[in-house]
Amino acid sequence: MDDIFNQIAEVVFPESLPDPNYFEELYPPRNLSASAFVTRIAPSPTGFFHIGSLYTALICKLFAHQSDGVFYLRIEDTDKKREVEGSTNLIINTLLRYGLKFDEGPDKYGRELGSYGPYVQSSRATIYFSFIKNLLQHGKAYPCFCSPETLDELRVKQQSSLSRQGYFGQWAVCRHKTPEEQLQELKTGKPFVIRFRSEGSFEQKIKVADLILGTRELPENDQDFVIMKSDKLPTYHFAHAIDDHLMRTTHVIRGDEWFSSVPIHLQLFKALKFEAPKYAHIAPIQKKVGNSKRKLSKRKDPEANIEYFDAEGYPKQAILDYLINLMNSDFEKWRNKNPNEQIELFNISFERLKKCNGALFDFDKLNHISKQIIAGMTAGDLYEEVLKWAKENDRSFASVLVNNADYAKNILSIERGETEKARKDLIKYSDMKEKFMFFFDEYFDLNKKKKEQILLHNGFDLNEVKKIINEFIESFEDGDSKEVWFSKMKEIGNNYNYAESVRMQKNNPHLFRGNIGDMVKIFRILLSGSTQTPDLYSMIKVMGRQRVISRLNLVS
RNA sequence: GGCCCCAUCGUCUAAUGGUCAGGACGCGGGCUUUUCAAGCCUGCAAUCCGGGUUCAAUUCCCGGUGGGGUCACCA
Repeated sequence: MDDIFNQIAEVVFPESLPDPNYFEELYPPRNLSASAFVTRIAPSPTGFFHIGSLYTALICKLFAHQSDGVFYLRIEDTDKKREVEGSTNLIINTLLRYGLKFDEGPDKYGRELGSYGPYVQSSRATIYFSFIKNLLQHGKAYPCFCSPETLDELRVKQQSSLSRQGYFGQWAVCRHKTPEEQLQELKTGKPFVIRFRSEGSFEQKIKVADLILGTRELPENDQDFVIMKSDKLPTYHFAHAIDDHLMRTTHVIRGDEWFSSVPIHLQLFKALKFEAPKYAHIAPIQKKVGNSKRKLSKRKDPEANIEYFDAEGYPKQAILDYLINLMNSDFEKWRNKNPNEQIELFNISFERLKKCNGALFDFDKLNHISKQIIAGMTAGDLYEEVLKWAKENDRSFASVLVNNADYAKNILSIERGETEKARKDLIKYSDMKEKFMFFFDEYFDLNKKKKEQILLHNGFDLNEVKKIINEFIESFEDGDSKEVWFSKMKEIGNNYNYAESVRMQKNNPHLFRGNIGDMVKIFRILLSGSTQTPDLYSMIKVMGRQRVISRLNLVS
């Protein structure tokens, strides 16, 4: 190797560094079958978990586990300006909460699982240095002393001359300095970055094979892109090449905003003498804004943040099901047949992913899925989930739920049983309070006046209402079956000219003032404050004699 | 602007060189029901535009349009 390059490398990295081969041996190829996928999710700790990251993570995990491979987590914390304290734990917690357990990666306690770590990029400096030093020694990279201001000026100049932008060819000032000049400048202690010396030509096309996009032609990279920033941290491009090679990733599955960087990455893999992984670029989930679409934005769209769905009380499974359905629309058929099956058993494929071209996030669809999932839960499980949600988002509701645990479970059991006709009025856990709060005396605050107002508003005569209620209380027995109870109601209805059934009323409209449904409204109103409630018989059962009578009695 | 990607109901999508272009969500109507939520039945609704190739194009090719991505010491 050239002595002058060696000197440059020594000035940049005076410390003694292991040879790149050391790492090759430290991280040997994985002992997996040839068809196994090694995938990773590699988020940046910016204090925010994007729904798109969850989508990508799910795809990665599914592919890995469907092939008996490995799915791991890597934290890409090379941008210290954007880093937010506590983000790594947020990422880990979110993945685990959504059942995306990773086989390798950092854990909450600062330890790591797996033997291809460290899995946090800021802890991998020695590794990056070793490879960069090697590149420097071979003249494949060089120090660049251009300041950000200089680069801005360059950009302006290129723009006004309608030239292609970037640090390449004749524009790459530092590239053309002699090694001796570079060494001299380095010794002055001036800030610098390390750039890759690109031998590519923009006129040359290269074929890029992508598992989702297919084989495409892209111009070769001719930019002398930065591989090490002035803070000595690697850029994404460089870290990607080193990490995914050394961690033996087989499939890099990531957002399609990376697609146009593939020539850079391929170039890097080649220069480093690494075998390139397979790539799969997926279209992001989008949102319609006016006439155009855009990626879900951290800034503008609350639903871009996974925490939004947790705060709203969406079941995790609903989010997962929704996302998988986006990957492969056959999922909904499969889910219908296998309502309780683990999603891992559903197969996804690149073939199907090819058809996804940036779906618009659809709340209606999510809500529908969510509703089905809640309808499929037992009252006990639902209670636990609602309670868990309330503890984190509505403390006072949580204490009401705790203080009335059995009552709350009974409420949730209404029209929910072995029959498939479960109530479907809850979309998310937070709906329970809104829909069923009237059951709880803590929230039910209809005074006599309000009740009377509602009754009058619905066209009832208050004196008659009192009589009907008295008749009901007299005849009502705790042990009444639904049939017995209902026939008693019909009997009372008869006394006041309410038809026993809609049909009866329709057949002789002039004989009746209304049907049993109209009369029953009285009870709905007094017990709940609303004319729209779950099944009345069940409500009465759940509320219990005491509460029913006291709510009815308020009027007399 | 350069380079790249994409294009089926409002949304997610299925399918094929010949189909009544299918399903799901949403929306409308009906039935059922003690209200509501459901459930069942049913309706409306799409192959971006223009050229080719072909007996036949939504499907293949070209052009246009539209949308998206990317061009940092961010990932």
